[in-house]
Amino acid sequence: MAQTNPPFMSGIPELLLLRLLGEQEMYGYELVRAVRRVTGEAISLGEGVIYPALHALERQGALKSRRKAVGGRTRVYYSLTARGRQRLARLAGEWRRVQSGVETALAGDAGAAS
Amino acid sequence: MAQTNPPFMSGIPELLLLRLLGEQEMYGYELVRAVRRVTGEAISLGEGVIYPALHALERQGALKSRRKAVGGRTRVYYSLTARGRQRLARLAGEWRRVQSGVETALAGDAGAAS
DNA sequence: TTGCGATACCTTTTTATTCGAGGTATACTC
DNA sequence: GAGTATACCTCGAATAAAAAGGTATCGCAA
Repeated sequence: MAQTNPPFMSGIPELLLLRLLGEQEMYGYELVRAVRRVTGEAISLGEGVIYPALHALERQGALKSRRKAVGGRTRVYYSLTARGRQRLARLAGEWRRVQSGVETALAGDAGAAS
Repeated sequence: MAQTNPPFMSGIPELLLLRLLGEQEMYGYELVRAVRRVTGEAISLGEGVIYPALHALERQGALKSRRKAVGGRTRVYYSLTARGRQRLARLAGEWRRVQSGVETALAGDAGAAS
């Protein structure tokens, strides 16, 4: 793994893609910019992350795609399936669990008794 | 990667270990339970994660260890070095950046203009 | 006195997945 | 006609989390 964002990124691309595509259909190149925008520039994912992730999610039935020609270029638009919606809900819940666990650990007194 | 907690765990073990050892020295087996406790049972790390992580951090100079015999058994106590303290500060900052980026993405209107 | 659960350490193998770098091609602007 | 932006894609490397399994000691109970 090379790093730009570094650690803490596992599962994040998938979560963000599902989140964005849950609102509206988008194409890969657009998602690269959208991720930056909706995370307040905190997270940036390259095409080498986005495209493979999109393909994997489609293979798993969480996304469906359709090609659309726009001004001579072809774009591949992705949108969530019902399965994808379930996956988003599950992942978001898991994120919240991990997030709150870490938050508790960072904030709290590490020596405090249970 | 097998999963118990599943995704979102990259970098978390290292962050939690540094956090805990920044408060007081502890030994591996103790850390397994301490992680569960300080995360409010949200996160559980097995020995197969803790020990290799401890060894790696020591190798990198973020931790130092000392053996201590306690009732016939030998425990290896770890504590933070100055280097480890820096690493904790940097990792905690990165965690906060990623965390807030995801938070913004999950909470906000994904379609909102910048 | 043996057997078992808890304590305490450790390593090896598997497997997912992020990331950078590179590759193709079209469109638009200068 | 050169360069930049758009748009798709793949490959290879590196990381590191997790499970499972291995050793040994201790204390307790049957």
